[in-house]
Amino acid sequence: MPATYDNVVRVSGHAEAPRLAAKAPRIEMVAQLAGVSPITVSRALRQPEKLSEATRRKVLEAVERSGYESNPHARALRSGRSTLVAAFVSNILSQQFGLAIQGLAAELEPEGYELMIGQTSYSYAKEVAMVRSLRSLRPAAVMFTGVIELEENRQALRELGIPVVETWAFPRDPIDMLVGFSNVDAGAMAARHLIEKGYRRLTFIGRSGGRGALRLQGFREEAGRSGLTLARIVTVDEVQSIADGRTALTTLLAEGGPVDAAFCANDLLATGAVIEARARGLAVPSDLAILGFGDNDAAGEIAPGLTTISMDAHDLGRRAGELLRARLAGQEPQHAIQSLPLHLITRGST
Amino acid sequence: MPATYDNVVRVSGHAEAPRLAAKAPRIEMVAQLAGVSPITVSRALRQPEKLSEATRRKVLEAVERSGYESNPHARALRSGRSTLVAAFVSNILSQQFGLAIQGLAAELEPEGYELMIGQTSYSYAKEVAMVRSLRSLRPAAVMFTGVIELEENRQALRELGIPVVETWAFPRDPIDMLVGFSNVDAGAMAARHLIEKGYRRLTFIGRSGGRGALRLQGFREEAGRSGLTLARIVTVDEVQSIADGRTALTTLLAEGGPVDAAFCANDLLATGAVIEARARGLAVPSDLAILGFGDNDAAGEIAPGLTTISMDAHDLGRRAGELLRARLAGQEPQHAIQSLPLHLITRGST
DNA sequence: TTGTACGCGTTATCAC
DNA sequence: GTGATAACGCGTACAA
Repeated sequence: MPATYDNVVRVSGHAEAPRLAAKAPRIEMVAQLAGVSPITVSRALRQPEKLSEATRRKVLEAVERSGYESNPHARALRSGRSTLVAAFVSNILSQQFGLAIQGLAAELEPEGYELMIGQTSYSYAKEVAMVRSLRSLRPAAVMFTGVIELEENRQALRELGIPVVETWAFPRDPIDMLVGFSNVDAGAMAARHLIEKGYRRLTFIGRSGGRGALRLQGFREEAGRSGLTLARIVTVDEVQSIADGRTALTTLLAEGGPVDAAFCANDLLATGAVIEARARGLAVPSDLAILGFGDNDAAGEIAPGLTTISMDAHDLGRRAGELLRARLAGQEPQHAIQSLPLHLITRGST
Repeated sequence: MPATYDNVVRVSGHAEAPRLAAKAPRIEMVAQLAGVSPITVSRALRQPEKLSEATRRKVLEAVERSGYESNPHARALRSGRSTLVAAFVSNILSQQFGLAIQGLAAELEPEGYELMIGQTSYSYAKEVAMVRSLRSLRPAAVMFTGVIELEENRQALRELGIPVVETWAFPRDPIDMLVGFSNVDAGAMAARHLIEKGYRRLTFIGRSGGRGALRLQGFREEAGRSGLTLARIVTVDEVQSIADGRTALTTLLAEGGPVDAAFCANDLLATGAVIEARARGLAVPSDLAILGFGDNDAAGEIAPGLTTISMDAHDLGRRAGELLRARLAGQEPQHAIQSLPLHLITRGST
């Protein structure tokens, strides 16, 4: 059956609608309109404080009237600085990363920066390719939802000479700026909570490398401080969906042996684990307690509600944007290394 | 308590790691290395067929040796073409849009295009601002997860003279290329399913404009063909989370009057509705049937599983990428207007 | 405070 | 098939 056409509503006469000339106006035309030289127009936009009040107003009005926007390529070529900010996420589908990008965009877009987004898919090879492309793209700044592990990439990023913000972890030696949190602390917080609640046979479900490994480390160490050894560890590859959490719990249970509680390195895994546990007739938390990380949208909605460790991802992105903005404005931010607090959100699953 | 440092593992010696010079080499240096003029280097990279075999090999070897990558800003300034592809999504947090972007990236990144992502937040004002910025950014192509409604923006996009793909609807008059599906058909499919199942007092929950209105139209028309009038319509503003679905169902129930089934314009709403219904002690589907759209990750995992209308968003993005690639390679794609099939996925909620 | 002259790195155009 | 020249649109450096 052929598709029915959608009669999409066409709207016209929007207040802010552009009346765009076929060709974008150039600085020269605006200058003529305002009766000044091109460089004065440039200054009105970049260094308005250097112009007299009268000139500035005259020029800005001409800019408004003509709908002028400077050509970012010409600007980048001449000044060596572009308005492109590159953001790299491990997985564009992650809700947490999405929130961080929204926070970043909220800070940077009003300043006239454009956001370029790349997905590294947790792959070194992709990370290498992207860092390489940065050299010729010459973005104004770079943000990663994560930290760079490859030494060569760290070096390459330093040599770019542009502001770099890493996030989502709290390493001793960030490349440049950092808005992170301690994954080791997150793991410890998880262990402490479960132990306080009386659980003793603890397990961990998460990726084997990167932040998963750090959360496991904190989890294991804190358990050790109470004289406990982890009952079991289930490692997973890339986590894309709730289904991966169901699979992971199946693996955990298939391995046999008694288990009280599972700390899942993210809420997608934890949500899947809760759903799978209940589907198998296990009571959560009395048969198996489940603790997540990240406070996803769905975490509070399932039954029982997922106890999880939360971090404000939107705020993380916003702060990263603040740091970049300051640097790009030529200031040195006061707190170039920040760690965000983690919060335990207690719901029914533990 | 101060944050504990994460001892992030540092990796070096990665096979593909870049050995980058501090300053990017320019075309002039490569030309000297190869003993040719700069324009010959340019041709070796852009129109290799115009050079003799020997010259081409000589130049490409020099490119390799120096690690040269052309400056995209200079290239864009001079040629009017960039390697940036702009993609606009209504909401970056949407799983469906994320999948489409992944599909698009999978097609375009291997070809050397960079993806720039903007979020319009369902706002005309933002759409206007973004379209305006495109004029000077001169992207190679543009993709929207949606169709452009503002006549002025449609005109502006046409005048850019670059390939444009619209998606997610099936209008009669796309700006340029289209990989869409019929939202009217989706609504009709929903009504047909619910009516076949025996439900008679049908309601709709969704946004009042755009695709929501189209799905409502199809839903209402198909109900009308069975002599049914919709029992109620609940309109919502921007949908960000499952919680919005819970709120919407609360509104629906508060308005009183008997209701058999609700068609929610997306799965976030539908998932929230199922959860809220059950929280209120309603049996799904016997007290209230709920049908969604989009087949989100969580849709199959809640209890009862959500019956929903699915469309392959990753495939949509991939096809959009294919169309753009063809156009950018100077070919005219055979199927510049495509509609994707919709599938009813029957689970327990209806 | 404003203007003039020039160059950023590349490619279009035309000549050989 | 290859090269010389100029130009893309802007902002730096310096002059007035």
